[in-house]
Order: sequence, then C-alpha cells, then structure tokens
Amino acid sequence: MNVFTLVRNQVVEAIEAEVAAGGLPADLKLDAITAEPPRDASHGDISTNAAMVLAKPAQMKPRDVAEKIVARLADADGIVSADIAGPGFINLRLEPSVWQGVVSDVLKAGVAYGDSDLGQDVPVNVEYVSANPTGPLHVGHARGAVFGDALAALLAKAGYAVTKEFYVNDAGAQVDSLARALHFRYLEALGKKSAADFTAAAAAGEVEYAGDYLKDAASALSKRDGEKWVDAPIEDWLVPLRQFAIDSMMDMIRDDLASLGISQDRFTSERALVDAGQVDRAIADLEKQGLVYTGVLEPPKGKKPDDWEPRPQMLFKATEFGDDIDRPFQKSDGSWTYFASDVAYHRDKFDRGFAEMIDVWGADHGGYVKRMQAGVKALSANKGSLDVKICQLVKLFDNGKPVAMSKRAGTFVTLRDLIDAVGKDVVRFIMLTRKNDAPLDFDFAKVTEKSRDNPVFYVQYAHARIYSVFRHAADVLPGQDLSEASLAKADLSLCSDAYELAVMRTVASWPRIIDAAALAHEPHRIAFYLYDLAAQLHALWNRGNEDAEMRFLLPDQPDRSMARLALVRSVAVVIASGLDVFGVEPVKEMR
RNA sequence: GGACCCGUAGCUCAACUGGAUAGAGCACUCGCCUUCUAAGCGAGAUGUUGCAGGUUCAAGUCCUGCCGGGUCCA
Repeated sequence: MNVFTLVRNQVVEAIEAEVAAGGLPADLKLDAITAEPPRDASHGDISTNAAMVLAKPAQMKPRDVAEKIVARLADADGIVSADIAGPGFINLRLEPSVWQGVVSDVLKAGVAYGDSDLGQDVPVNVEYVSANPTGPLHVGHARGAVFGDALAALLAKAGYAVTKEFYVNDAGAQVDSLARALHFRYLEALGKKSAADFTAAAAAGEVEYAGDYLKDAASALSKRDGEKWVDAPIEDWLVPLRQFAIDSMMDMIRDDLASLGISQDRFTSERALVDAGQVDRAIADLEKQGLVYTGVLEPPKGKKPDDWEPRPQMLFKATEFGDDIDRPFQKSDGSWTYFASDVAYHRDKFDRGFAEMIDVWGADHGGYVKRMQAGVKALSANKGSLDVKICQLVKLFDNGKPVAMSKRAGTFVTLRDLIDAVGKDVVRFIMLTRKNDAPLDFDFAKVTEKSRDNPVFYVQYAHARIYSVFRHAADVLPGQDLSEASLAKADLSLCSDAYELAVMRTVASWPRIIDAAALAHEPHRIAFYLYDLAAQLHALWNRGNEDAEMRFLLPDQPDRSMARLALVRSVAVVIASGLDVFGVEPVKEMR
C-alpha cells in the first residue's frame, strides 16, 4: 500500500483514458512520469510532472496537456483538487481520509510496513567486509561492514532475494607470512623462544603480524598438537599451520562481526576456488572468446618505476569492456594475479545465479572498479551487472581532536574498541549517516551526546517518547485496549490538524523511501528520513505543551485520544521499521 | 602523467537519480516547562551550488575543459 504509486496509477489511467478518447496521441512513453511530494508543501500533497514529460512527444504545450489530465482527474477517488502550476506541474490534494487510512495500514503491517515487491525476488549477491584473514577488523572495516549489511537488509525489504557474502583472501603470500608468525608464537608458547626473540625477529622483518592476537591461536595450537611442529621442517608445517591460522583468524573476524550484529550467509575461500581449478577454467573460457592474449603493457605514464621492464604477459582485453588498459592475468612467476582469481570468483557468483552483484570496497580499491566490471561483463556475456560501492575513510575524533592512528605504534583502533567505547547500535547508525562515497567523521564524544545534533539519540528519543505516552495511557484511559490491532480501528478522522496530517504524509512516504533507497543502493537515505520523521514527532509533541487540546492523552475524549495514540504508534512502528533495516534496536526508554 | 571519488550557507551535511523560490543541524539572537521525558519545540539571517562553456521546457544533478582536495596506478 503505497499512496504515491496509487496516485501515479490514477494519473496514468487518466492519460490512457484521454488517449482512448483521442485527446492525446497513442504510443506515449509513460515511464518518466512521477508522483512525488512537492518540495514546498504549499503546492499540495502530491505533484506530477506528467504534462511536461508528455508535452514534447505529444507536440503540445505542457499546460494544454495538463488541462486534459486535470479534467479527468477531478473526479478520481480520493482526489480533492488538481491544479496546474509553474511550467506544467499538476498539484494534487488528497482527501484527508487517504492519509488517515495509512495509519491503520501501518498498525496492521507492523515493522513489515514498507516491504515492497520492487525486487521481484531477483537474486542479488552483496559481498562485503572480505578482509584478509590476518588479524582483527579495524575501524576501516567497520564502515564497509555496516554499510554492506544495511544495504543487504534494505534490498531484502524491497523484495530482492539477497545473499550476504564474504570472500576469504586465503591464497596470497600474506597467509604464508601469517603461518610463519604463528609458528614463532607457537614456539614462544612452548617456551622455545622468548618474547624478546619475537620482538627482535619482528624488528628485523623476519616475521610479520606482530600483534598479540596470534598468541591465543598459538596456545590453542600447542594444546592441540603439543610439540609436534617444534623441530619439523617448514615444508611439513606450513600448510597445516596456515590453515590453523586462517581458521583462527576467521573465527575472530566472525566474532567481531557478530558483535556488530552481522552474520553473513556464505564465506567463499579463494584457495578453494584456485584448488578446484576454477581460475583456470574461467581464464580458459575467456581465452575461447578471444579475450585473452599475450602482450606487453605500456609503462605507467609519468610514474616510471625503477624496475620497469617491458615484458610479454597474459593480458585480458579489459579495454573492450570500458577499462582504460588491458589487465594482466598472470604474474611474472606464472601464478595468477589477484584480478584473475577475482574474475573466477565473480564467475562463480554468476554461475550460482547472481546476475546482480554488489561489492562493497574500501576507498583504496577505487582504481580496481573498472577492470572488475569489465571482467564481469566478459565472463557473463554481458548478462551480469556489478555495482561497486566504495566506502570512503572514517576519520576518528575525540571531542573534535583527531585520534592518531598508526599500525606501527599499535595505536590503531579495532572494531572491537569502537564497539566497546560507544556500543553496537551507535556504531551502526553513525556509519550510515553519510553517503558511502563521502568521508565520514566519527567523534567518540559527539556520537554519545544527548542532543539534537546526534541523530542516533534524536531518533531514539522520539521512539522512547512514544512509549512514554503509552505508559501513561493505561492510567489516563482505563479500560481501553491499547494493542496495535485495537488502535488500527481508531477513528482517525479525529486527527485532522495540519501537524497531524503532515506526520501522516511522512509516514505514508516510508514505502517510497525504501524503494528509492533500494534502487540507488543508498541506505543513508533512511537515516535522513528517520531524522525528519523524529523531528515531526517532537514538533507534534510540543504542540501539546503549548495547547492542552493538542495533547495526545485527553481523559475526557477517549476517541480522540485513541486516534492520536494510533497516529504516534504508527510513527514508532516506522521508526522501528527503519532501525530494523539498520540493525539497530529501537529503545523504549532513555537512560 | 593517467584513472576514480569529492567540491553546496561561517562549520558539518541533505536535496527523493533532470523539476517549481537549493534545504536541515551546529554556531548567533529572541521566545516557550503547574499537566504525556525542555535530552525537546518555535521564530529570525545566511548562497555566483569551485570556475567557464554545452545539452533542453527545466541543470547542484547529464556532457566537455579547467581549478582545488582525497584515493589509487604490473
């Protein structure tokens, strides 16, 4: 039930009727017609651009087209007036009952209000986090993790069949380093090496991944295997210890994600893809299509690396799919490049039925987007599409002062630190208050502040206030059934104040916010919507302070009270519905 | 040198993928608590949307070229 699509349908019907009557030419394209709330509320409830869109193909003046449409809309259901304005907008005013009816729709649907069938159950794969399994997640990962998770929830709400996926980069040189570091920590755990030995080795660059987090894995290993690997040659322990290390790191990463409320549906191992020969097959397939050749790349312009030498290598014709240069599939030692295995991985996704793929990456991978999209087009015969959402950096502040972060100095902030400092819900909400491709400032002091400039608080406060009213309602209106089912039967015609109708219009636009945000792959729009909705609730609340007649609870007017309770309850439901997409718990009380 | 992202009020950011007079918060000034949470609300000022062209009924939004910032470049 979406008021705006219903009205748009009425507009389209009016046009079709006019076409049938010969007043407008046939074969008009109606796709570009919109029905949306005008920016300026004084223009009416809903505005449509139909006349302007149709003017040119119909070879008529916009206002003439508008007059024909308006004449047919005048007696349409629920429409009070239709006026032509400006260059040819048609401004519609709806019966209050249309808006009032939305309240009971919301109460009947609960947090499912806003669910849509836009996605038609089309499978979509959202891949996010995909951090190297070599250590704990840090702040940089937090944004991508929250963004990806919220986007997945948003798409699910909009009716897509979503799979949330994590790609485990467990095939590169880093995981070998990780295995060596684990072996060292293992010797340390068994007392064969000292902590000082480790520090020295790390300083000399003989061992990477010096963080303490490998100690737990090492002691678990020593418990499991005893001294089995102490004197064994590296050829014997590299593979088993590497797997042990990866498994421990992935357990840790999954724990971190779980503490953010994130659980992904599928973890795909790069190594497993390689071992199963999927890379070879994907490349062979592209070769068959004539998209792979041996060639020599130009040196990067202007940068001229010292070790550059022209070298024939296996290249993918990425330029045929919009990339700037062709891209190598093989490294000089003959092994596959990351790009090659990424192509195989995306082919794997495509073969699993995902023509629509979304990858969430960090800002440092921006330069990788075009080639990956080229790869997807090639491997799917142009049937697959890949949208890459780049999450810009998060800058940390503490009360306006930048928090210095350095991996070397050990002062980088982990995801765990962040959650411990401000809580999961705050992290999640704040990460979604900016468009993904804009940098985000995260201030530890501000995000826990209790004021209007902290959106998390402001939205939660609105929700809590509504629950506060209901706590009083039981006393003020004894004997009333305050359940949502009962409220859904309230006589909303008793809510006809301009402020009340304004709130209803905002509530009614929730479904179109979902559709628009889902189409654009932009969950942040929900944050702004919730902030607006909260502002309207606070304004409505305050009217009761200024005018006792406007209070929600009027002891001598139970029917009007029930209507107002229904209205504010519908606001609470929509806030809860929005927070649900964000994975944030709506609070019933502020503490 | 090239590619990608960003540039909107003094500050932080929106602007429903091309719509009407570009909007919020912060900061500043003033007003609102005997009664549902004042952790809130209301009123007031603020613009060459980085610059210059182009596309059309209509451009912050799309195209081209510059300027500035960020990220990346076997």
